[in-house]
Amino acid sequence: MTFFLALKVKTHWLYSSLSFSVHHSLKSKMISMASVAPTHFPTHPHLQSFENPPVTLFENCKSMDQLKQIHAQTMKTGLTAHPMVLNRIIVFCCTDEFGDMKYARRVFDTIPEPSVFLWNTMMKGYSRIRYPDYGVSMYFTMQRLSVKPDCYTFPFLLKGFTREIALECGKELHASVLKYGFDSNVFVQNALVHMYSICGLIDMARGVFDMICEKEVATWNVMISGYNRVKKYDESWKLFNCMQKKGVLPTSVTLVSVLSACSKLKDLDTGKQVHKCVKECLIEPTLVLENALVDMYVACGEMNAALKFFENMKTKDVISWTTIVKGFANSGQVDLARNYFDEMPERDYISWTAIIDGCLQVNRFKEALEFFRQMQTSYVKPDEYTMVSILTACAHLGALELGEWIKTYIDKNKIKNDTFVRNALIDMYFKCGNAEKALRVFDAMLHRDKFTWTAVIVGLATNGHGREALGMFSRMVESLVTPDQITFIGVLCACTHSGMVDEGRKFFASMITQHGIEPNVTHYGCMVDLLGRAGHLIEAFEVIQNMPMKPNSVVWGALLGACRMHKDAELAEMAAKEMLELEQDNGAVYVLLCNIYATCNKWENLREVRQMMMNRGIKKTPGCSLIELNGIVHEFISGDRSHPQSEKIYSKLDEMIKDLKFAGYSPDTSEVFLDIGEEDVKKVQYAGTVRS
DNA sequence: CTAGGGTTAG
Repeated sequence: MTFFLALKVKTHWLYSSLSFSVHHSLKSKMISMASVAPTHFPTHPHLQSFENPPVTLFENCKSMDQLKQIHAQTMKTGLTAHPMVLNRIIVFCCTDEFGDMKYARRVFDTIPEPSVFLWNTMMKGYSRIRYPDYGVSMYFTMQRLSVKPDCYTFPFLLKGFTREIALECGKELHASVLKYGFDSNVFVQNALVHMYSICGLIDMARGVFDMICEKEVATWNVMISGYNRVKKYDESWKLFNCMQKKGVLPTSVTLVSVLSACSKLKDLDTGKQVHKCVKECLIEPTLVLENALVDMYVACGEMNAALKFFENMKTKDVISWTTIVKGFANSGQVDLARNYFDEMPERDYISWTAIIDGCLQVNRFKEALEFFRQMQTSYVKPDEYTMVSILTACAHLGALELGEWIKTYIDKNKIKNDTFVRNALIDMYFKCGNAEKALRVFDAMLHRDKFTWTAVIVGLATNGHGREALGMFSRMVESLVTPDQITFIGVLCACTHSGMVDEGRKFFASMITQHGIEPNVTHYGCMVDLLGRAGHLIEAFEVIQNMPMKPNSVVWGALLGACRMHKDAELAEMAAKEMLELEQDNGAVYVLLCNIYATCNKWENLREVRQMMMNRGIKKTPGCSLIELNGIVHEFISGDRSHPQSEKIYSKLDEMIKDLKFAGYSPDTSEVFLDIGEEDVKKVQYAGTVRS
């Protein structure tokens, strides 16, 4: 009895930090539970004659309610004293899908000297509900009480580990394993490999793996998936080959991992080999394996092969369908994606996000929002991935109201507000022109990654806050976050927008010298833009001549724009010709060239270009503006009168133009439209129509 | 009376 008390005190002390309390009045609690139990549950005959513990009762137990009733009955009849009864109760609570670990714990704490079996079962339970720190506490308590773990202890304990807990106490537990001499038990070793691989210590995992003398398939599987987890797909592949050389027959689990690696590496050849393996009936094709095959074909861009396999699948689940939808979505074939999406027997949030992302891929942002609305009416809860996609759509549409609504939605529905979501929010606010709110989100962030800083730098730059953008860049470097190519686009853009030519030159040079980033064609384009706008046309042209790669149309376009701004028709003509060389049917180039000629009063040349356009059948894609009103995004396209309120809108526009003119405004008519006379220009500039 | 592995999305 003295020992019993000592144990309870110790246990209580150890667990007080984990919000557990030891229940000394357990018995009275159990009896009160029995008194409120529903009466329709009949007293089982086994309980009336209690020569044997009611094993079958426990085996047929389906819920915690039933378990509590059995527990209460055993107390009434005095059976609780039988060790089998408490064991069964704890096993149920720890292993059943609906098992209650708090209940298990209350019972466990009443047992004076729990067996290793019970300690193991408790740890298994904590792993099941993903409370690994409770499991670890159990383990340390067990140690303190000098209870020796057995070979089941570590697999159960480590199974529920997260990255954090593995980093925190993985090595200590590994030492324990060695201390108790389990370094030759393959189950324990597999668990260790798994534990090291989930926390990214892949070399430690490999070290343990190499020490295992008698590897089983599961050993190979856990190591291969470990390499997948840290994105070392070529290592996964190597290990798979090695395994085959040793004559170890893979299982479907192995193949799923290998296929996953093939998908990431876009290794169609290996993927096909795996498929052959399955076709030759060497391995049982599970649904998961079949899904992995479809995914491999999709990832390798083999939509036909993917479809052929998919159509022949006897059973398909939501993952099979989503994989196909995603395949079409990623390749820009949204309409096909949509066909399959519509045919799906059920759709989860991942399916919905896949079709929404498909719309984003091809800039069909309004359609993305439409899908989101449908998703909501079909009661599928979005997750943070969905939110990122929707915020991206809002950003491109300038839909600030909806964006704000999404933010509220995230808070209200407790959707994970992670770095991805916050980055998307920042981008949305900036693209909608609200720098203040973007910065408010930014300031509140504790963890900022490369994308956060880049979003802020680009956002500030494009909103006209060049100096602030550069300030952010300094802060980014100070925080030891490594900038990338995109970050420098933002930096150079900031210099351009604020006319900081010298700073721009300096930053451009520092890309290589200080940050080890090779400028790409876009960076050269930024430099041309920066120098050109500032009037350094010759220097801009020199940049183009000296750049190590072939200039693209954007680079020439930057020069062309600069020429127009500084009225250099000669250089402009050359730039435009270079541009047309690259993009025969880009209407915008012709328009730019026309604008130059118009600016320089070279009407003859302008007519020639117009003629060229007519001959080549070139049309400029109409410009499009957007406005959000009461959460609905309206598109304005010149010359389109399909909006139901078209009349009203036009009369309002006329009124506004009158007011503007009265106030002394004279429109800039240098942006000529090609198939209309100069007189019409002013009208057309305002004449958007609205389409909702 | 207890054990180990996997697929879909930024």
